[in-house]
Amino acid sequence: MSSSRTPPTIYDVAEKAGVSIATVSRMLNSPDKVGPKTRDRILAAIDQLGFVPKAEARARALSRTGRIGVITPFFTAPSFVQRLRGIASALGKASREMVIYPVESYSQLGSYFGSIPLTGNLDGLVVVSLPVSDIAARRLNSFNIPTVLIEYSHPTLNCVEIDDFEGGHMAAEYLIRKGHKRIAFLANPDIPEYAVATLTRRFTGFHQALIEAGIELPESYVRYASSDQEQIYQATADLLSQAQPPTAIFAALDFHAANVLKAARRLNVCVPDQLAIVGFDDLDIAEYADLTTIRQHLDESGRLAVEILLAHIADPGRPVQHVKLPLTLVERLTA
Amino acid sequence: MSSSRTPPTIYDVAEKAGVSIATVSRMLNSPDKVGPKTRDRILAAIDQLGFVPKAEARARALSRTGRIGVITPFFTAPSFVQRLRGIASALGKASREMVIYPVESYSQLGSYFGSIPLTGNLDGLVVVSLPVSDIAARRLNSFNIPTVLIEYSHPTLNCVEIDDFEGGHMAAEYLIRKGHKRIAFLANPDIPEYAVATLTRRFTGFHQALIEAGIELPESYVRYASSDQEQIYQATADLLSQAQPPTAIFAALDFHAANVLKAARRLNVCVPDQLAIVGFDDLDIAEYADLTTIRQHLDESGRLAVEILLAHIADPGRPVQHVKLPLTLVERLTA
DNA sequence: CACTTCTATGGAAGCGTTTCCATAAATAAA
DNA sequence: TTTATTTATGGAAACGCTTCCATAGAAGTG
Repeated sequence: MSSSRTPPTIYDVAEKAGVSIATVSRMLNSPDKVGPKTRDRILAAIDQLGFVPKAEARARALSRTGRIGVITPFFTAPSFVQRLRGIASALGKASREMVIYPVESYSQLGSYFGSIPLTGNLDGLVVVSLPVSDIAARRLNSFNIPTVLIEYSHPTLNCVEIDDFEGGHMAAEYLIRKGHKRIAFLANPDIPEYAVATLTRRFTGFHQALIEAGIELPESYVRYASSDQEQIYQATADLLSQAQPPTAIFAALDFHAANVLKAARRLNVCVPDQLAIVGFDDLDIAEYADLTTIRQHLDESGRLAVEILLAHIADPGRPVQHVKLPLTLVERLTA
Repeated sequence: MSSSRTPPTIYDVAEKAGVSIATVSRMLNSPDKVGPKTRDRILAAIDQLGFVPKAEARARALSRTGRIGVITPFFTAPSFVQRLRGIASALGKASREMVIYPVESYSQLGSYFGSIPLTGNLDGLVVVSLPVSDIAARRLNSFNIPTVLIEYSHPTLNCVEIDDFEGGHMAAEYLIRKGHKRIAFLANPDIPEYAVATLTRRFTGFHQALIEAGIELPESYVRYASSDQEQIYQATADLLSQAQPPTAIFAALDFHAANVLKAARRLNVCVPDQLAIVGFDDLDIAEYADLTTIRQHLDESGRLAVEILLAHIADPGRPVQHVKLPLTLVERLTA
């Protein structure tokens, strides 16, 4: 029966083994520097006591924590989760702990950047899909906190970027190649202030492709609807009830695309014959709905970010790295 | 321009303010015990230096960390995410950090229980939807790690349980009340070894309700299909191609329910007229698919777990608590 | 005004490790 | 054998903070 006392310390082990704490510590960190007999005795003591070195104490003495902070929007959206998954997996392999700092508001984000990096005693920081101000970046740099940004770019910090422009471009190109000339755009208007201008870039890329192909984009073809079934239905209905309705819709978010599809069904519009739909992100809902979409390698982005981060922790001198992750078009049934 | 030196310590502040470190510390932890003039001077010094107390050092001296560990299956499934969300939110409000330990395999789970509680120096632990062995429970208890289990029960640990039996029962009752007499059951067979026997309980409750209503459950009405669109389609098709096909299907997982719905469409079976479908969990996909389902208060479960945990951290003497969270039936379009 | 009670402060001991330095013992080289 | 190396070990400082204890001075009491 293990005692219900406080956990044993290195002193207990040392005493039990009849050596000094220094030797125990050495045994723990570089076993080959300890005599075999002593080693065995210490090992035995450790086992008997069920000793486990305390991370905090270790961290203080070592001045590194084995802990990586992850600042992320409140993770309800699957796309964040996917990224986190990638991060978690990579971190686990490197046997680092992951501390999550969910962000719910812009001011909270600010205060995080103010305090976390120092107070949290983290070895490094991953920031997911969140804008980083110059001030924050300067703080991070001046306190030497290795940092990697995902889906946002800052010149003085490492970044894993998504080529949203290219993604929008791809979507449009694909639709154009399929013969569409009347292509609409749908996205979320209420980008929370603290998030990233991703959608705008997707739109720009999309628009650019149309221009290159000499295709008009009437203002009435650009719609915004919040993440709400009914609103998206309304937007779709509006779009389709025009005199010259679009034959394709590029929804800059899978959630929207899925609901456009649903709306189309409700309106008895046949997909993809009468209406093609392309989404963005390749969430699980996209698979469920058989959505043609632009796939982001979400978990890959997380994994990559961690890799870069660890490299920079190991070698702080390393120059800032900016990586752009490629996108793929996943062809399913809606376009 | 902030210096790029190492972060200032309490000593720097003390020196700059011309006081002892004790006073600075006191000022930080109980400002009212420090004279107003001194306070101002210290405050000024802190501001100038941009001093932030280091968490590790603090933790060691305080022997608490402000950090809560969360052991959870690798969070890809939305239901886990929802729970985490609840946990994160509650933790944030209590200004505790959340350290995530994703579990990918059974052996990993074991080793976590072996090491995390001690090495991680956590104030407490939340275990999400994972079985805890007696050995692990004993460890946790003997090392005095306050712990709360979600969706699993152990006599010596705090638990937030889900009444899966009741959920299955509700689903069946609802269907029976709607006049169905031929009701099938569909679930996932490949419960990963490290997860919880949730589905079995859902089935038992379901079955019990049928028995109470004097309704037969032919063996051919009980199907298992892995989380794969095609398999679920196959299972559904099999189910419906029987001589006496069921008029309703209770899928113990929303994912399955959603895909049954999809299969029904493909098979030209009208839902809910020819086939009623009830799911379980109320994931976002359930809303998208307009699924009638049994709702778990997933984020509530997380929030509650944290509450219990914090209470037990504050007062370790408190007796073990077992809470059962209620379920609700959400009536949508599929049944 | 002498004496007690607070209050603000500093000194110093811990918290549990790591690690540098010194020393004693063991081994190798001469 | 004597001296030079190497190896195993212990002592002790350091990491940055909290907190107990002691003290000096301020405030309050009769």
